[in-house]
Amino acid sequence: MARMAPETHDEILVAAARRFAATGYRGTSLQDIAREVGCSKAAVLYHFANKEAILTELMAPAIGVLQALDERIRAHRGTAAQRVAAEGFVDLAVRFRREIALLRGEFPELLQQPAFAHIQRISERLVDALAGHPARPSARITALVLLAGISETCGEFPDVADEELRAALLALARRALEPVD
Amino acid sequence: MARMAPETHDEILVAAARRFAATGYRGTSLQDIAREVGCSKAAVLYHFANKEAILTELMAPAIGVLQALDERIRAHRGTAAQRVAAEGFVDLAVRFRREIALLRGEFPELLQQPAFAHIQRISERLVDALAGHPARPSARITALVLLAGISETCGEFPDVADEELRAALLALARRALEPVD
DNA sequence: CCCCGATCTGACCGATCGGTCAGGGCCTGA
DNA sequence: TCAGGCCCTGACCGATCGGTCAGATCGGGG
Repeated sequence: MARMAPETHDEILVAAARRFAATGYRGTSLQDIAREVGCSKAAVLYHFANKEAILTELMAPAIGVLQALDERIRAHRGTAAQRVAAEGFVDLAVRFRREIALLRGEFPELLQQPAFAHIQRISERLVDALAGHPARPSARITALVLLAGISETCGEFPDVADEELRAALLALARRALEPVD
Repeated sequence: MARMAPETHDEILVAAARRFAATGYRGTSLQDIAREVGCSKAAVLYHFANKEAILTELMAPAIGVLQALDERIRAHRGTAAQRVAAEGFVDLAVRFRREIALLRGEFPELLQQPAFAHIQRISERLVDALAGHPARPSARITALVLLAGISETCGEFPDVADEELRAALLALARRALEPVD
């Protein structure tokens, strides 16, 4: 062990991130990634069990933070939960906007893969918290529009500073969300 | 001509709509559509030149209304344009939520196909109008989040009445959008 | 020196994709 | 009755997909 420079693993990750961001997960083939790295497709599959393993490793940090946010939300109720959810999700979206952009609208399909099954439940709780527990239909609609809109667009502003984007999104969320009673 | 019942064409359309809504455009094969209709894949391609032709025919009514909205927006300026854009887009999203849901996050790729090239420009003008012409970054961000959020989610409430959904979305838009000056 | 394990390659696999094609029923108008 | 056109089928095409496999290369430790 402890060989010199088998950094191919990481090169594959950054190449995959670029391709996924450009053409989506489904729209990127292992051949595309291999071409970008400059190795064979078989080499990619030597470092990763399969295509999905590349995505899960890319998304792991963001998913970890999402799970932590979920636990923090579940420790609160009502208005407090709503505030924690809004601030936490905006922060997550800004910090991981590159990773989120990789999924480019493939959320629905990707979430149905078993590896991401628990993400589905977490995002449902996020919507509940944002909408507030009484959950009038209009509140649920607002929460879902906000969540989907931020997820879909946060990657479209690569040249806006983190702090500016966070401020804009948070202000939008506060304006949009109806207070829980 | 004037034969009895060549309604296969329409059956293909409704079957395709169901499959696209369930698994997306890319995620639906011609074989899937044929299976749902109960005919051969070749029969599907007898009625439609290719897969894309099915999608364009499904989207034609919504695209027509979108173009009409675009012209109405371009006839106004500033606050008036913003109001026309918000009300017009919400109305369009509610009326055609089934059709919009078909695209399920495949907007970016599909819009790049030549058949939909002009839609790209129309949606850019929509964002401009919603953001207001001064176009501070935060206003653009708000407009984009709103547009993407409504597009992505309007199909998720098939059992909410048109009027209720329209009211909720319009109220959200009014709260979220920053007034032009 | 030689062997071993980590790394990587090219050839190959079965499945599926969108799309083509020749032909076969079957209805209709002449 | 029969020619012709509409509707449709099954077989087939080349391309591409994710993934497998036997073996080549090569550096380091016994």
